[in-house]
Amino acid sequence: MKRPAGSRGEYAKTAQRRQDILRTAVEVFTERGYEASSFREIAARVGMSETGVAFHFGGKAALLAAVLEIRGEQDAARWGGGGVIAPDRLTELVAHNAGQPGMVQLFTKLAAEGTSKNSRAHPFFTDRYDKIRRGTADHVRASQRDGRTRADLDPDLVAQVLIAVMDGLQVQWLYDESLDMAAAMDLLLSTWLPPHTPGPVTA
Amino acid sequence: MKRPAGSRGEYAKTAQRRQDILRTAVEVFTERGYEASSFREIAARVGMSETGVAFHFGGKAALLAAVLEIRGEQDAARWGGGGVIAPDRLTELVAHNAGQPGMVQLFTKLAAEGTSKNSRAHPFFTDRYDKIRRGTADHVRASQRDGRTRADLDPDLVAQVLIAVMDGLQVQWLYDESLDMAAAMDLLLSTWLPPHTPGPVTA
DNA sequence: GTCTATACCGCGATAGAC
DNA sequence: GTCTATCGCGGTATAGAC
Repeated sequence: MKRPAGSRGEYAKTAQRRQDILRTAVEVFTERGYEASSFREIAARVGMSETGVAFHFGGKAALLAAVLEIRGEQDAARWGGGGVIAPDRLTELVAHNAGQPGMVQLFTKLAAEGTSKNSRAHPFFTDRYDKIRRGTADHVRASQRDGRTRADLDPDLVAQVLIAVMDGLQVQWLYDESLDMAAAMDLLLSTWLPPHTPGPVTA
Repeated sequence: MKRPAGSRGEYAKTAQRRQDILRTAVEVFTERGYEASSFREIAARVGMSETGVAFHFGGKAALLAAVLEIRGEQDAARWGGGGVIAPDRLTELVAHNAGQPGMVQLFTKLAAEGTSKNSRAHPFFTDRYDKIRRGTADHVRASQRDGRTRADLDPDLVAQVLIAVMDGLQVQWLYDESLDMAAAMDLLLSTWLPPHTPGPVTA
C-alpha cells in the first residue's frame, strides 16, 4: 500500500520487465519444455541475472503459473466462456492450434508433468479439466435438448471423449505434423453431431 | 565372442544385476516420473553406487530406453502383434491400464517429453505411434470388409481417433481416477462398431 | 569384467550487499 | 530493485581398486 502507482515511472518499468520475462519464458518453455528449461537461459535472454528474474516472479514454478495464465487468458479471449468451447467449434480450435506447435507442445508437456500430485502444474490442470469437462457436458446437454445431438449419449462421457481426442490428436500431431487433426476431429463430430453445423452461434 | 557364458557365474550375475536395476528403475520412474527421478535414488535402492549403475546402462537416458523396451515386451506378450491392439479389445486394454496408474503416468510423461526432437524418447514414440496407427488402421479395414464396422469411415482417421482417445482418457484419469475410462471408450466404440462385439476372437 | 571414489559442471533457491 | 556469493543436489566422465 505504498504509492498506488503513477507518481513515478518505476512501476511502469517493472511491468515492462515482467512482460519481457514472460514473453521470453514462453519462448524458452516452448522450445525446451518446462523441466529442461533453465532459469539461467531465460535470464540470459532477457539480459539480467537469474536472481533478477526470480525477484519478479519468485521462482521457476511461479513463472510457470504466469505462463499458464497467459495462455488461459488468450484462449478465453478468442473463445468465450472461460476456456470452455462448444463442440461445434472444436474443429476450429484444432485448426488454430495447428498454427502454434510450440504452445501445443508446452501444454502437452505441462499437462503430463502435472499429473504428479506434487507438481506445480497439478492444481491448474486438475481445475482446468474439471471445468472444461463440465462446460463441454453442458454444451452437449443443450445440444441434445435442441435435437442437434443424439439423445442416447451420456453427455459426461461424450465430454470426456471429446477432450481426450483433442489432447490425444495433438500428441500424435507433435510426432508427425503431416497428420490432419481437423479431419480426425471432424470424423468424430460428424458421427455424434449432425453431418455439419458450424452455423451461426449467438456469441 | 569371449567365453559364450556358462563356464563361470559372472555373466549370470551381471544379468541378474541388470534385472535388479531395471526393476528398480521402473519402480522409481513410476513413482516420480522421468525428469524427477534421480540416478542417485535408483542406485541407492539397488544398493550400489551411481557409477555402478551407469556402467550397466551407460546413462539415465539409456536406462529410459531399456524401461520403454520392457514395457513394450510386456504389452506384446499380453496382446499379440507387436503392441498393436484390435479395436475390439481396446476396452480391455483400458481396464488393464486402470490397474497400473504408475506405468500409465510414466508413459504419458515420456510421450510428452518425447515430442521434442532432441529427446531420447523421440525415436521410440515416433516409431511406436507410426506402428500402432498403421496396425490399428489395418484392423479397421479388416473389420469393414467383414461388415462389422461402418464402411464409410476413413480407416486411417479412425485409427488416429481411437489412439487419441486412449491417450487422452488416460491423462484425464490421472487427474481424476474416479473417471470411468472404459465406459468412455465403450461409448465411442459402440457408435463405430456394432452395439457390442467383444465376441470370440480367434487369438 | 565389475564396481567404487573422486571430481566437475550446471541447476534452482536463498541471503545479503549495493 | 538488482546483483554477487554461496549452498545443496542433479548427471556424468575419469581413474583405479578388486
